Amino acid sequence: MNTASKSGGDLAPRWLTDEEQRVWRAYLHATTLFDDHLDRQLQRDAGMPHIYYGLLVQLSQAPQRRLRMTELAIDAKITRSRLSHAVARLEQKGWVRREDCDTDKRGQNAVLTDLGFEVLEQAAPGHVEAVRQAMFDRLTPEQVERLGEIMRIIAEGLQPQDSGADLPWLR
Amino acid sequence: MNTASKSGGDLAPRWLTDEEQRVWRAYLHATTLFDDHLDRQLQRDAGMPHIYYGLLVQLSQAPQRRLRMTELAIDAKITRSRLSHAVARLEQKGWVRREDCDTDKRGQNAVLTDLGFEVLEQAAPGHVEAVRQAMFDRLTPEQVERLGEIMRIIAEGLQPQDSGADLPWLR
DNA sequence: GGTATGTAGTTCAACTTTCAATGACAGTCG
DNA sequence: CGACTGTCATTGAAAGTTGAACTACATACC
Repeated sequence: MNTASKSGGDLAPRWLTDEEQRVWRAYLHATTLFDDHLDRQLQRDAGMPHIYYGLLVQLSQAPQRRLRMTELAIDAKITRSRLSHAVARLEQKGWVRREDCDTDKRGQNAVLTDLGFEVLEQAAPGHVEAVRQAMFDRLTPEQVERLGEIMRIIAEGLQPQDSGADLPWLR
Repeated sequence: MNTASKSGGDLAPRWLTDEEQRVWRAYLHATTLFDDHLDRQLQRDAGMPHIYYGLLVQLSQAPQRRLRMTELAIDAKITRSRLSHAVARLEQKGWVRREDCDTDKRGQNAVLTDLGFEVLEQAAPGHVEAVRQAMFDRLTPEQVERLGEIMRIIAEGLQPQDSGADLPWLR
């Protein structure tokens, strides 16, 4: 009768301490600015949002530069639906092509085109530079290491999440 | 003749090391999952996306629970345009109201309504709990401190950003 | 005052994301 | 085989975001 339920405890909520609040705001502040910054950088230099760039990267590193839609969705941490729309857009830009899957007639492979690869090659240096300038150039090696540890811990806790309908990371 | 220009160096790009790549992926992974998680949590429990919640919080903490549009945009790190749309939505939900500014006839104040405040009061515990579970419950006090330092550094570097047109943080 | 320039906020169109519904195929079990 | 159930991927509509264009007011300067 007194256990806190899944979300929204029944009794006094455990508010954040002042220190925690400061950290939380710094986190929100930094991640928001960073994400916007990268989105604008890529939109300007490569004509696509950050997420689309990430899709091309995943494809470029996959064997045959191709991936099943669901796999790509899982790797990129987005829903299948979102991926469908995104690939449609990338396809119409000529950067990705769809192919039927041999072994499963429901399946589709997203394939990086040569043009897509070129676009990626052109965009990559500027993007890496932006990431470097905003993050790695400003942190000590120790801080980078800590950041990695912390981010892995947070990601871990979020992985096997609740009962959503179309969450691709629910294998 | 050999200095790298603003973005996209002219010579060999400084690629990320393996370690840096791992950290970068962990960062992307964690922030993506976290953001999606909070968005879904708030959409489910309070019927609004994370950013809108943030707006209500800012308003609730302002004197008179009201803020000039531009100030709110700066605090929330979003463009004026996005804020206009957001406030329109919040207004139609009855959580925020617009008022003309006394001293500047161009100006508008966004005012948190009583209903808006109630909604916020109801949503806050669940939201804080979600943040706590995903972040603060999983990190040691030392890690929290490090995270704060790191995020402040990153945010700092992104603040006085380039020549955008409508970026509200260009005071 | 009158002109030029800057600022506050909104609007429009194009684009992206979400959520629920759908179609098509795969795997299981009687 | 035939019915069930699950999975793969897409679709359509509603919601949210973006960037540029726009209106209205403010400020500065002659």
